[in-house]
Amino acid sequence: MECGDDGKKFFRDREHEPLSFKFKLIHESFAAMLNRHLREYDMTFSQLILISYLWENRDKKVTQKDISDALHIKHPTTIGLLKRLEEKEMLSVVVDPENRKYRNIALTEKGVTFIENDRVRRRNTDEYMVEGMTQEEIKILRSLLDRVYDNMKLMEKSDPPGKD
Amino acid sequence: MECGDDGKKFFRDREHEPLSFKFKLIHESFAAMLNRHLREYDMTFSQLILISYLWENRDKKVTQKDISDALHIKHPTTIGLLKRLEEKEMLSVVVDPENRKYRNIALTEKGVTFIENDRVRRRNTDEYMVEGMTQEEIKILRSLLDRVYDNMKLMEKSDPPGKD
DNA sequence: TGACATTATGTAGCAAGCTACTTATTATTG
DNA sequence: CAATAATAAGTAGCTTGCTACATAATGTCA
Repeated sequence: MECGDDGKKFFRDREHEPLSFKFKLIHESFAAMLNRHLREYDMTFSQLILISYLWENRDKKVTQKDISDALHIKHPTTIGLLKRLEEKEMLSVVVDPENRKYRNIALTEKGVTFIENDRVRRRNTDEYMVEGMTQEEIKILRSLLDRVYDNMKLMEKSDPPGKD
Repeated sequence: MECGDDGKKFFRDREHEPLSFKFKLIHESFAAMLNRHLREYDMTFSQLILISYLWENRDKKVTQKDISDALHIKHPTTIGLLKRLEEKEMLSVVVDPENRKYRNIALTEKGVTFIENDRVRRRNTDEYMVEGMTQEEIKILRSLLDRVYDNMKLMEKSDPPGKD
């Protein structure tokens, strides 16, 4: 089973599987799993992240740019997410009267209710990733992931590799 | 800096950042970096993975379904990738004369040349993720990632969480 | 203060992922 | 062997990411 026992394998074994491919598989299967779960609420992984951010900052003014920065997505992506969430009445987008170049984004009642009901489930879902690991192992995983991400951020500022 | 010093943070700190969000950031920033690099060759991360698979199996017949299974993508996604790669003449898609319900996918000369030139660079690119880590740490990271992925695969077969 | 720069938001169009449905071909079986 | 089941591939249309370009509003400074 698994990539075919007919000899058509991608890599000889897991040792040779590129890390970038592993990360792709993990991210995409997690997102698929969560999206399958959220489907009955007509929501998605990315939409949940966005309204979670709004909930965390419900006592502050939040603009589109704040969202793009916090979620590490570009502004047209943000606009698309907001459009669909606004249609579903999970949030409201209003021009800031004090400075009309800003839009103030806030959760509606419906949005608050949804996120508050979902918070526990969300945490549990995340915990499925590290099922069977000790607290120590989880700590190590987190710290290694942070180091990988720091390396990625360094790359953004420097030249792409293989330029020699 | 970073998510704004104005108090509009997503999470208090990295300890509280959900693992699923960390994985999303890592995967997407890696893909963005590699895509930026591949742009001058008019290629993408996903396209590179596909032709790498073809190269690994260049001595065997490969169908669309083989690709979908190995890359863990659904067949409409495969069709889209193949269409764009065929337009660029990196590969050929031909009906299998022995069984016309199959398509045999093979690299063209151009595709082989590209992947062979890119293999070293690709490995280097992957290594940027673990820059500054010892061999031992990399081994631990790989093993933890495999365990996370195994947990994801288990989830596919069981019910979504939070159903109690 | 008027021209220009900066910043925030908006639009168009593409890639890559998905589901749901369709079509084509082969395999099975009564 | 004809009907049906199973499998492979194709199409339509959606979300979420992106870049490139456009517009709107505010800031700045000569």
